[in-house]
Amino acid sequence: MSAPVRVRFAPSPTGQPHIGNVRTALFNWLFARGRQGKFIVRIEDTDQTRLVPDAVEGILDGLRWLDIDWDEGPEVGGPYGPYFQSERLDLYQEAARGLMEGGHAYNCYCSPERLQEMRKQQMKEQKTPGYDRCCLNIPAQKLREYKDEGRVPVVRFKMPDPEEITVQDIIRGEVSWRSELLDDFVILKSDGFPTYHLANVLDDHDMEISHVLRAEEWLPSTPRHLMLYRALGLEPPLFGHLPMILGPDRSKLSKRHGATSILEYKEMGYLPKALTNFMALLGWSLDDRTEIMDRRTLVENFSLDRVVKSGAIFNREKLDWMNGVYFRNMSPEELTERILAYWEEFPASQILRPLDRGYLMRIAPLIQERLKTLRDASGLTSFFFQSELVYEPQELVQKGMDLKTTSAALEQALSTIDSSVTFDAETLEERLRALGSELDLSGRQFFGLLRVATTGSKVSPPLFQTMEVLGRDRCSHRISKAIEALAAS
RNA sequence: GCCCCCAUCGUCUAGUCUGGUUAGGACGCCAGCCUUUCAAGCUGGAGAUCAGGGGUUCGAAGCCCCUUGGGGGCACCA
Repeated sequence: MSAPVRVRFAPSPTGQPHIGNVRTALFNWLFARGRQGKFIVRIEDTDQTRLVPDAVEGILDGLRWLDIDWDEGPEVGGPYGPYFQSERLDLYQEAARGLMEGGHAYNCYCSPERLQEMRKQQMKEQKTPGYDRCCLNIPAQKLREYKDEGRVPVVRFKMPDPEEITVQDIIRGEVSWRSELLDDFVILKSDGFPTYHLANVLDDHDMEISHVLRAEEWLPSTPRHLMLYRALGLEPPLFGHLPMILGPDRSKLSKRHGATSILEYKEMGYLPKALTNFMALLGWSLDDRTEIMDRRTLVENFSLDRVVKSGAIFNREKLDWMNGVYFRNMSPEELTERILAYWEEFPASQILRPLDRGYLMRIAPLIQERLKTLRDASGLTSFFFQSELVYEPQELVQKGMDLKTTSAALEQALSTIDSSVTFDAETLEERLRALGSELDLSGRQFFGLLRVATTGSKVSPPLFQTMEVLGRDRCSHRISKAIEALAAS
């Protein structure tokens, strides 16, 4: 009988979350959902100097967009709150006091300048930088001086005597460190706020977190956390260090790798389902072939023993492909709604407003298998919304044709279109094909010409369906204009 | 500099625990088919001496050792 699964995503509101952060959240979420566990969001806002306004909102919006819901945390609350560390300061201060009383921590009055100088010196001597325990035993006299000067101390954790510290990492197996290589790190800052180490350890315990699943960059701080748990007399949770998401140069993902905020992926036109499917595959796999998976499949099959150890480069081209797969698997209705919602949020200048759902409903199927991102939709459909096209005469004239034959073909097509009783793709194809062979033009020539005349471009959705959606009047008008453009050239 | 982690096609990965088919799949790339364009789809192809070197073994991508390479960490940041 094991304890219930309780995992958390603990972002720091110092900016917008990127793919790496969110992938960590996703793995935690998948793990919780697959094991009837709880997924908790905790905001680690202990650095007052780096707080970014609206960062919390951005983080939560990102999670919401991807349908990663949390059982406890901001907005929803929960029995282990508050879920903002800035609202739990007394807990940390009390714990720090307890550690000091138990001889596991001490006050340090060293100035930032001295510490910096010390590190500089250590680096120069090619030694591992670390606190020199200058304040471990401060003489009473000195202590009085510090207090008279009004100096405010930090609290440092006192590393115990040399020993081997070992963690059984769920993903990496056994990892050990020598404690003497770790220094007396700060647990409580002079502003009364805890550092990450203290707050994280205390909260994970208080919130009864069962598994700490975090990025590999935290692996080196795990021995410190283990030491803290022991000094505090607390049972540590299980740890699993997830592989990192790397930039194209294989280094840690950062601002300089370009578009990193998760909400930018929304703006770039990716579908949340496609993006989560893709992220799930960054460091995890179901088997040797399954790639397209819905939420349920992901939740039911996700397991930590299939998470790889090595970092993964984020590959946009494959995401584009996968996004396209999701478009193709959609119903035309859903596709229409998606495009509509996207244009609503990110208006495109080429698209006529107000948006007409019925019209778009007829257009959407024509671009469905051509779409990679929602952002592409406006470029692919703009000619449906423009009232007048601009023609390049040389684009109208097809290979093996000239101005005269082009004009003549357009005249003929115009009368065919105008005289056609019905105006649907099937009829149009039948009649225009007949006309094409009558004019002794290849499909490439004749339909290419009509395509440019009706859509203004050499590339478009299938011609006859496109014409049907455009309607007789518009097609007729556009072809006349094309004839005029030819005449004027 | 010190500590830790990692290492299979360009990229994401399967296979490693429990040595034994031409090392499998996907993206991308190339070619062909389909075709009114672009896509999509279908078929085929190129692409990994499993980082390198030593062992162990009848047999090593897999087990052991060494080396190299890459990454992460060493703050009153998380």
